[in-house]
Amino acid sequence: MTAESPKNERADRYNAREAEARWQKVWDAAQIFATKNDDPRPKYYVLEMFPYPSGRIHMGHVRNYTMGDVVARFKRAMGNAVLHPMGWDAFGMPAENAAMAQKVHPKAWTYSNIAAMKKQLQSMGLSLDWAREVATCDPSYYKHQQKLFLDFQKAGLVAREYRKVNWDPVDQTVLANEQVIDGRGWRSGALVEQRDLYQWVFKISDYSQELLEALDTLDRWPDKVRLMQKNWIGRSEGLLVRFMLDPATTPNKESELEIFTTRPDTLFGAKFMAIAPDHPLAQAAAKTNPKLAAFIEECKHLGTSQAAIDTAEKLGFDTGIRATHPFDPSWKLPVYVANFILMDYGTGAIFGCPAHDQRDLDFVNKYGLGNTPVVLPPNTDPKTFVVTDVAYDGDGTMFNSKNGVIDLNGMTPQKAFDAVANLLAGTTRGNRPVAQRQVNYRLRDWGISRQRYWGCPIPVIHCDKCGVVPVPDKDLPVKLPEDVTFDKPGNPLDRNPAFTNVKCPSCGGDARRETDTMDTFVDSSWYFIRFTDPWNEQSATTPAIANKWMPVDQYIGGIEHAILHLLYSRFFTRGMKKCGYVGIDEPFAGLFTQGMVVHETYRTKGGEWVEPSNVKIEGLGDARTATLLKTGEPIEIGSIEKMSKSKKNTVDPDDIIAAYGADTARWFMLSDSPPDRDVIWTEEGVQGAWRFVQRLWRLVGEIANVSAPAAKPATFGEQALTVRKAAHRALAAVSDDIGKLRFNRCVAHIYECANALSDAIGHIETAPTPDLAFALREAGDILVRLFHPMMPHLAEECWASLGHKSLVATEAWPELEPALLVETSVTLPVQINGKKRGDVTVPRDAGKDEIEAAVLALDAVQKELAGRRPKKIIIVPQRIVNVVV
RNA sequence: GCGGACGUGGCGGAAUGGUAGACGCAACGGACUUAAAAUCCGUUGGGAGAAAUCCCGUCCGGGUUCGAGUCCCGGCGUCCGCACCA
Repeated sequence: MTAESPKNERADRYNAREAEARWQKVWDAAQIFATKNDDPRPKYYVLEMFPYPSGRIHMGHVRNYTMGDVVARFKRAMGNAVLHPMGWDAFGMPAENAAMAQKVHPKAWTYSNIAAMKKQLQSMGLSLDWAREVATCDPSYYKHQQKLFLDFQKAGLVAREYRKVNWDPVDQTVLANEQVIDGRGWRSGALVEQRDLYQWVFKISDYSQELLEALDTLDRWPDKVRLMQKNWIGRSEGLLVRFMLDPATTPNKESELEIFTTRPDTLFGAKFMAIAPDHPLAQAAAKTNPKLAAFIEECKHLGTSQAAIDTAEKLGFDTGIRATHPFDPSWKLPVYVANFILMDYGTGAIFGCPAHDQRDLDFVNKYGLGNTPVVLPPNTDPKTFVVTDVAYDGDGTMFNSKNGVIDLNGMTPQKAFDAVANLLAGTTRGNRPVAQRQVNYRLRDWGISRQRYWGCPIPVIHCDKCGVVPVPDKDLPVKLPEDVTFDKPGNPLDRNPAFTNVKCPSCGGDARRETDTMDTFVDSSWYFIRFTDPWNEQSATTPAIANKWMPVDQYIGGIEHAILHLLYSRFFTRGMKKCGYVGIDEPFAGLFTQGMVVHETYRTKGGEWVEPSNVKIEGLGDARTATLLKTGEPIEIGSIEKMSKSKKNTVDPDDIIAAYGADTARWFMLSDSPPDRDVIWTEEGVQGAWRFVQRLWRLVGEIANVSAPAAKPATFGEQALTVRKAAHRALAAVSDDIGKLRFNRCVAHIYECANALSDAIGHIETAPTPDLAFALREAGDILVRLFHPMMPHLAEECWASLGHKSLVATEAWPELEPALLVETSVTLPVQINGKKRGDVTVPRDAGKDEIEAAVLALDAVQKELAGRRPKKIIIVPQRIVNVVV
């Protein structure tokens, strides 16, 4: 497991380190990856999710950017004007944490990280247009974001709400619902508390239905991501129903309780009502009922404890209030406060039908309220059907559902839903219908206020006289002050009078500047549009140019952004369209989510994690043992996990590039594992990739030594034809698979091609015949262009050694001779009753009669038939023959 | 709990319903070398056989089909997402 340095220096080997630096300089000098906005060729926009400048790139970046680079280089060779930019998602908490820990200013920290990481990315040989580089923390970027905020505000997409928010006590900031994972902050891991604060929000929920429907148009997105977004938006259709309350039992003047239900068909099975602990009716009832007040207080605590949520016992408290059933004035239902009812979904109140809802059933079983089934499962006897511990939520036929007001018996639940909805919608009480149909979404508005320094300032001013006043355009950007301190928790902007004390733009009086900054997900919700014209100082975009390049044709990044970043970006693009910045709704036409880079973990008997470079592995399979390199102390080999600093199972891209070169790292990243699955990083695998780099170099060297006729020979001999077929077969296969991002198969095809060429050269006794020489040179030219997207430096070196004066990076993709893929004869496997018993070789276009004759002539078939006639012969042309006897 | 994906050699993985295991890694045997590394040649799913060849084999049990790793039904297992959503 020691990273033995390959001997790059030997003269007979390809010196990756030297060659890679050299070609990177050549590319840079020739400016071949700079993209012009007036390029007339068909556009192709390929983008990888831009990195957070943490300081160093990791293997996940290497994998992500290698994939994007393969696509970019391939599309360039295919004749597209390719836009392939890179930038920095540069605002965020780590910069402030570093400021606190290391006494370095977030700006200095961020920019030095950017410089370091840029150098690392450049060492990978990525074909990026660095002239378009943006950093979201730069005023030249966030100036436009502030203008976008104000434009969104004018367009009604921004609101300021007094909101119950998720407060991260460690990071001292508000988190969006999406940023709370299992009750903990997504970054700090701290238990999240509930607090009430004024929050700026983007009204993403205005687009719930549109964001949901448009998912169907994203046919080049993974189904998985579309489904995750669909579930996140969480549409449900139901009925809002107003229940009358028994006046004698209500604590205040409330005469009604409005509930939301998706199952009005089960109203005859109702046994109770339940309201959220923070429902106004519950609050009112608690005023005169100390026990209820205590219960409500208890619910609040339960909500924040992770363990309590997991065990999730359904608890309730009878308020004493009674509600009247809408179908029967004499039917009274008890109203409970229940800990499993959420105030922010529906109306914060439900009716409970225990027979057909598991939660409700658990609840009545605890409080002895009983249940009445009203949906009869198919093929079930109504006399014997009972519900005890398991609620029935399937389809069936309505029963037990009839009185003088309505008769649902015999209907399907769907029909019953409509019957109930129609009846109650047509019944009025106090000039309003008793019920109305309603669609609910799980998706909440996007709270963007963050009490942090290192973010984009929200460009508004608070004036006692004029209220909230937008910063005038001429005063943009609202720049972050640089003289800030991080010696105390909380937002440094709050204690910066030079920043906060301003004059009201409206009345000129003393006013206070907003100190909240924007969630960094705002920064990344439009950077892909900014890349189209990052030079525009006046506006976030130049619409004609944005419309030329957008949408992104291929977006590549991690699955962890399946909901947050991608949903916000879809919303933001719609907002920008509404404000006239772009003409499209969907920012990403094609999406690919790549797998993680994982590695075995190692730890001492004492439980301490050990870095792979310190471990020596011996043996095979289950018998593998590991010891500490220095001391020989035994090490436990742990599970394979995502590379992470905490488990010390990381491999530094810099070390790999220094030892083997970028091409080896790139090739290994693309080999073996399908790109959407995890790839296991192994030292053996990297060495295998490095050996192949050397092998290609030797192979091309041998081909370069072949002197071939300038003109294409009129005919090719068998050997030459074999070589040509191998090259063109690989060409066809790689072209197809690269377009589908199946890089692991591309790698296999390139191996096959190289194997075939090595084989052909190995069989040459003295000098190749002219036709073979020509075929080898042709195949060499094809092979080099085929692996160029994956290993661009090696490809340049090989291309030059083959005598070409051009750069392979600017060469067109090889042209396929389809005739070479067509075989003149085919060998068909012959099965008898589905088992292979031989094969026949027939002309490619042989008719069924001809094939049948050849098959029947086979010894194996003759023997099996023993004179009988076959029952049936199935002939699939150019595929297989099956004889049924 | 709900939703989804997946299950193939020692390992990563190939395989429009049509010869299962392409390609790579690892391993083993050989050549070259004083030796090693590198390189090259060969073997490599299991079993029987001297060989030709045959039998078994894609998590388990059924089914559809001339033919199933692939499609359908029922299990088991792994992974991912969501989770008191009414």
